[in-house]
Amino acid sequence: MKQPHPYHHGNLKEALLEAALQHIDTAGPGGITLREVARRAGVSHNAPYRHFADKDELLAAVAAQGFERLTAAMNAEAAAAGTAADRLRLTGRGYVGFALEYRKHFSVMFDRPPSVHSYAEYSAAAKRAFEVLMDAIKACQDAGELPAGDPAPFAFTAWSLVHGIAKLAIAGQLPFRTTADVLVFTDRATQGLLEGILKKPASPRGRRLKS
Amino acid sequence: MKQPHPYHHGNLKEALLEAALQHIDTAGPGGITLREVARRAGVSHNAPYRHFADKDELLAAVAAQGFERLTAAMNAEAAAAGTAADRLRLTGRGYVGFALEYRKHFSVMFDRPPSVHSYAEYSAAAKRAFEVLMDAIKACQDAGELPAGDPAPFAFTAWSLVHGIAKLAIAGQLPFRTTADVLVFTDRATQGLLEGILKKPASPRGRRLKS
DNA sequence: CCTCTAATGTGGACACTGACAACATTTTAA
DNA sequence: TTAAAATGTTGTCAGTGTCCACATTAGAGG
Repeated sequence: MKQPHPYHHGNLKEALLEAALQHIDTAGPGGITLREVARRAGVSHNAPYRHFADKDELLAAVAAQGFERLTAAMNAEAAAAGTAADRLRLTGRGYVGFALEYRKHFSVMFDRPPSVHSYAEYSAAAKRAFEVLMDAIKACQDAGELPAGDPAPFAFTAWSLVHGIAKLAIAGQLPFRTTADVLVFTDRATQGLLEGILKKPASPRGRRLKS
Repeated sequence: MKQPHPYHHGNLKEALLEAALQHIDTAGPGGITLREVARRAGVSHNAPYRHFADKDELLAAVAAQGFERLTAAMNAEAAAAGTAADRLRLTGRGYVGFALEYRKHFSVMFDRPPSVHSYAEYSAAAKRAFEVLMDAIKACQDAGELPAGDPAPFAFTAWSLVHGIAKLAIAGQLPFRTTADVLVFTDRATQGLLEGILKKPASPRGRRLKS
């Protein structure tokens, strides 16, 4: 028989994260509250402080989880890709799709002061997500769909484009009603960008390696 | 002689907005508080409720002011433009420059639930800012730098790109240390996008030179 | 010039929050 | 076995958004 309230929870940290994750997409980033999370985990309002220094650290952990899921979402979407260019396009599509499906979570991932980067978990998870994009870019380079050289500038440009689409769509600034419409727009935009930075015969202004 | 405390302030609404605007870029969007704003305006904690239904409405007004300033910033930057393409590039540069200089204010403008659009002031100001971009796009079309047709898709794509750059840079996700570096990156990215969209309709038939 | 009402500002209250301190219980390692 | 470290709890505090009742003033209609 198990008592309803063992004094020590077992692994409260995970339970708190879980509670926060379940709460986040209904309560919103501002609506998430340490005390509510504690309540949902069935502990006192101060228990979380044994596992997270403060609210910021909890939110950083939530954000890190978001990056893990984003990574998975992009990989899943890109799995069906044929060409390298297709893979890049689908990766972007996965990005925007995730952002629109989990808007609040997405917001917690990005709408924080840059100090979040001091949380190792956060930085690591964010980096892993970025690597998905980088790999897609590199594949395009290998396939000759993009000029050789440092892939980072391409990656950051592509990231900026899809991130902007996601953010503006979430903010209701784009004239699309459904997620499907946004995704169609995303496809066209990334397509346009790709053709723009497509390898050119002899452009004097080509992108070059910079130290 | 003027008494220090006339019971009626005169135009408290503007004073409150002013106080909020002065506060916003040091306190941050989350740090802005109705009570603090009231304090700064020298009135009781409840006075703001005679002029704003709730905190959301105050923030919507602050955001609207932000769009006015953004509009001015883009126009100022683009004033020095030579060609139409240059004008578009400078408009984007003005956008990112504004976002980086007034990060917190920028955040209030965009990191709100879509319900902000129900505040007429907000929507109107946001639309005016968007028109600056639309006009630059149209000028490019008139100059043959962009294909004719509905300018909106081009505008939303360009907006997404610069918005993404601004957001990611503010979040500390881009590997640039100074604002100047971000602006250089912005120039290159918009350049790439423009060239991409340019070639879209037809490379063999793209006849836009006409003496 | 006088009211009388609407506009505007005030003080008090309530429920809620993040955070701290002091205390209680349990685990674990010496 | 026992002392120390981990983990949870209750109590408390200042600060917040918002509601309510009340005070003061301005301005319109007589």
